[in-house]
Amino acid sequence: MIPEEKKEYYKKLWHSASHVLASAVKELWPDAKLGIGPPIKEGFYYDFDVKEPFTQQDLERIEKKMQEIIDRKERFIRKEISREEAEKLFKDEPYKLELLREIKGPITIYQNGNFIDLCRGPHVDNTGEIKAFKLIRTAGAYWRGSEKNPMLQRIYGIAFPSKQELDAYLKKLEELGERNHIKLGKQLGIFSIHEEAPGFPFFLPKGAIIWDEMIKFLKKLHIAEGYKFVRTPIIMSKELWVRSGHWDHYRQNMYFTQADDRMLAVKPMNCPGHILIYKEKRHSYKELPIKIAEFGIVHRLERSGVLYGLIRVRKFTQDDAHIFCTEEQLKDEIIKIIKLTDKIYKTFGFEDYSMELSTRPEDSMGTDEQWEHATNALESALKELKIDYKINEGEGAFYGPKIDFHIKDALEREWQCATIQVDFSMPEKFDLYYIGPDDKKHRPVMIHRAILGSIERFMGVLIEHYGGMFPTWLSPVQVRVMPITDRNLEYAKAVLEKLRESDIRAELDSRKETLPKKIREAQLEKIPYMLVIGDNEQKEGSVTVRTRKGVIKKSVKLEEFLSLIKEEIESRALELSIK
RNA sequence: GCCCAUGUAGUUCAGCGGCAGAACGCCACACUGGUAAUGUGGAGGUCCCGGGUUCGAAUCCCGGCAUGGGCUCCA
Repeated sequence: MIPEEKKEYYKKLWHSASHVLASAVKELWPDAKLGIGPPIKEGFYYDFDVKEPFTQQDLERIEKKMQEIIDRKERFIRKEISREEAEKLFKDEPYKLELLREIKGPITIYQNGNFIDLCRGPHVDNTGEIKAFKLIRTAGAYWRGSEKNPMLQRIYGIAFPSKQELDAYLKKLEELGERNHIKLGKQLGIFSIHEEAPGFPFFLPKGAIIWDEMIKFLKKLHIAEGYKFVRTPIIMSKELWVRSGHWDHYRQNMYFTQADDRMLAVKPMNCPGHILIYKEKRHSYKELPIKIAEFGIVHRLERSGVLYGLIRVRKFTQDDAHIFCTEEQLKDEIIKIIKLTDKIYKTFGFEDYSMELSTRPEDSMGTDEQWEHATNALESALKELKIDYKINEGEGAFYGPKIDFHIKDALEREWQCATIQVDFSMPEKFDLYYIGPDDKKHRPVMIHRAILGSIERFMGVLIEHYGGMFPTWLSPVQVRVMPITDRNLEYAKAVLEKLRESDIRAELDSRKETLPKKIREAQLEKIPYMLVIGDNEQKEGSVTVRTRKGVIKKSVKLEEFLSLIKEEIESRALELSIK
């Protein structure tokens, strides 16, 4: 959205705008204590400790005051000062003093008008450079992100060097709202969320069709790669989770239940179940790698405040698999997973994704040596494929390091989906082994991997990515047949029958409504193809095709249309074949 | 979990102390129609739940639940 080469300037502009915001708030609420006010990916914010949260009216007042400061064209003046001076200067700003204590190098401040902030900079020359800005929203935010700290009031805003850019940005925001998966999901009858089941979305008939198509596609590719599909129970004994380490590290996110005086846990992950299957028999090195896959339903007790549509839920279905292999096979297996992921993402239309490598967190199990080994395997796979990646120190799972894939949707927002996690500790905890060529027991390595991550989340991302216009292979209704009058009904039914014989999801709109109305409704439902059937078509045994993009092709032979759409569905094409 | 906002017909929303409203959808009737809304009529409500203030509460106050925007965590 913001061009790469301009980013530096925008960062400066936004940072400056956040100072203007703070100046305005300080003028209006002299008692407000300042938190921090950085530029972010899009825009800026500033945190304030105030007695009352800001209201919408407050925002308008602040905007007016900011405009005054901008009109004054106040210069941003940088100064380097001593620690003593700084402590004196910020003696009434407890949060600034806290920051000050952590600064090692030289202390710099920026001043515009009477407002002074502890700041590394850089800034634009003067406040007048902010030609257009808007305060977007307020939110509560903990000081330094920790709920142990007091909650401050955050104001988010955006600024641009021209009014046009601001308008374009606001328009984009509006568009984004139109593509919101919750809104579209409801409009299109894909899923629903009920008060009675917070965090547990319902999939409606149309959503279920999309779901099944996704699964069918994934299954086919996985089977070709040697994965074996299983189904494991959702509830298993507590002891299993104690042994796996989830009890120690993940208990606060798990659901528990009880039966026969025994404590049971609802699985938050599928690995222990798959491990039990692995352990059912002895394995030879010749069998490895063993790939156990499952569309596994997991429940995680997420905190109520974080739930969001399909993106963040309490029950979700992972396209999960566990690969049991030797250390030597590790790198190749990781490479295969990366390639499979790439293929799947491209089919769904995600060309652009980034990868991140996460290393050992504080709350973790296993030895330093195991962690190093596992991390190296992931890193060398990435290097061999010449993939750029970012390192997230300390962000790994408690049982091992991981690679995460972040896909970008049509609106350039990033979502974490695939994950590949190497695990040396679980095989040890469960005493897994295989018999090597030396006729001795050896410890296998385990890879946890998911490609869509959560089917629910991925479907949410897909809805937004496509803006509700699913490619034909995923569309719940692929064709709607629309007779113009009752005279054409019989022929329309014959067309419908033909389509259905070819397993095309077709519907007949035989209502006594006008054609424009039928078309309008099919458009709103984003049905890829509409077949208009009138006297002309009936006479020549053809159909008139209208696509949801508004392209009209008259008198197409039914057979021709059939072969086009069949090929389109078969190849899982992203674009409609009639353009 | 915490801060803020929101919760009214199937849907989108207006009303904000004094008779429960609109549009779309739904049902009925008429219209047999050519590429984004044919016309007329009708039915449809626990105003999220519980308590309080008031002669009177959808509206004001308190508590709860849910959803959304954030904080934190993560798929």
